[in-house]
Amino acid sequence: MNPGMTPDSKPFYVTTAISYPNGKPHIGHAYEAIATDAIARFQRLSGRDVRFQTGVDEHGLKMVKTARERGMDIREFADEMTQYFIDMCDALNIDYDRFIRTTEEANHRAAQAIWKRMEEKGDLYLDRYEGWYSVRDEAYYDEKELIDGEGDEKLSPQGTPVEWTVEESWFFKLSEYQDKLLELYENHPEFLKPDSRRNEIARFVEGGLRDLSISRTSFDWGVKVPGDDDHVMYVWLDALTNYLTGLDFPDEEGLYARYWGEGAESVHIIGKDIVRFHTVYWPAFLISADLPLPSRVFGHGFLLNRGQKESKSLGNVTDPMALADNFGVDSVRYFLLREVSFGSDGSYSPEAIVTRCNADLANDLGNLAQRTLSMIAKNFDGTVPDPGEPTEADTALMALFEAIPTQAAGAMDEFAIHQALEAIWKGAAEANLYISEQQPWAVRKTDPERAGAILYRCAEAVRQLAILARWAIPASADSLLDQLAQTAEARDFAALAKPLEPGLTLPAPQGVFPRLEMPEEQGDS
RNA sequence: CGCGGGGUGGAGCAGCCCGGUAGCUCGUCAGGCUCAUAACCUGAAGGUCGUUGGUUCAAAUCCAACCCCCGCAACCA
Repeated sequence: MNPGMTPDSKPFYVTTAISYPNGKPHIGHAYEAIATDAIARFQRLSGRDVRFQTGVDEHGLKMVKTARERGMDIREFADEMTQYFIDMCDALNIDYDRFIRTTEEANHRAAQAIWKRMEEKGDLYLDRYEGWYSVRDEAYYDEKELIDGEGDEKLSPQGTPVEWTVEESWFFKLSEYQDKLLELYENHPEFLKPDSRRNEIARFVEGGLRDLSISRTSFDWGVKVPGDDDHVMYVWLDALTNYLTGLDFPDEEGLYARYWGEGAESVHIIGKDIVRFHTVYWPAFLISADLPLPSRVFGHGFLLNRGQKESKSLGNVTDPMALADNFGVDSVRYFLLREVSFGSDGSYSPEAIVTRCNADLANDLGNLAQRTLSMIAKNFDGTVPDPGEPTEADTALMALFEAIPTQAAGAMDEFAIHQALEAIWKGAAEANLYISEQQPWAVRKTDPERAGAILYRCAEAVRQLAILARWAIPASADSLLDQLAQTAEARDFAALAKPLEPGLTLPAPQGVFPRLEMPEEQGDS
């Protein structure tokens, strides 16, 4: 918990889910990366010891199959696809500390270490798995889930062919963890948010858990089961392990102790579709292995393209890189963070991006900076004027700004990213109102000193807003701070308390947030 | 009777848990200002809060039934 801006002493470890790179990154990957990056940056700005990890999950049959379809070597394919994800992070200004690949030797070692600990606990056993298996879906289905195909044929719910398959498999005694998991949800409601997801999961677990098949023999693209080379681990087992691998587990000193040990706070930001894996399987694995659990898991919603789910068949898949090219990285970041209520599904469209960014970035914040800085440039030789004695209006404005950090931190504590931005942008609106009422352009003619004081307050407001928004729109905020001649050290939340220095010489002002225009009609971008 | 989410002025949402003047953003209309990125500020119009019934002095908010939309249903952010 971090109410107010006092740096929280707890180290903060935050992760995205690792993406499955059997296709290029889509808007959902970008969304999660941006949101998690924003959370990480916010904590860093508030002075916390932060580690942020993202990456890719390269194992699993689907990767093998996609590579085969393309006639590529699986490793080559994985390398190529993974690079797209790294490129996306770079393009979107995702400031991770570690980009992990589950194919890394380190991840194999970590997964095997966890496996052994679960085995020593007596939670693993060898048995046979049989059922209706769809090779295409890489999944077993329940008899009652199947649908009828042509003639006697049975099809999976996705319409793919299934066949009765018997496979030797290792099992994890998930069924024995039902009570412990329910206790976890009950005693630590913060473990899984939003509440609606926790209710869903709790109900699922109450319905009873079956032991989980955690190895496969049908292919070998994965982590070998210790002592049983014919088996590779179920993809989710080594995938979830990535969170520890990135902390050098099984080495329990160093990073692991710092970010996963006692006194650390660890947070997984994931999509709502994989909440089950992170809040049922993952804690069960960890309890079995006698390892600490993550502090919190947050399941965010999906992005809908004009209210519709994106899919290849609908042909409405959005390339996040194209969006960034069209509108700018910070515009896309801001839009996604502000427009979507974090935790719920959200909708986006080019119109919505243009509207939102023009209103908030160009009109509110950008224009505030522009009118302030250009008046200082024209009337005060580009030198920060003296603040003078604050009037009542000045004090009111300052008081409002002093409240923002606490509000933003409170919202971010609950991952209410959109609310944090809303609180910050109230400041921009308030500053615009202040400048309108104070009319420095008129006051200047009779009382230049007071005009300077007014502009000082405005410039200070811009400085604070830029610092407060830096986690959401890093490049643009830095550009604003450049224009205020702020050093690199004076850009975190601690610097909010150190007001702008009168007499400082400012560079010539330039627009930071150009107004966006709708892209050309034709072609879906 | 599978599970969950949702139906609030033209659009998108908040409010619902802890009943008591229906709020925000965009859009529309009128006005102000002119420092600024056709921006900023002020005001106005516009909603029987999905339907029906119930509880209550009082319901968007609680209860019941129903209608409609959207996801999920053990491996797709």
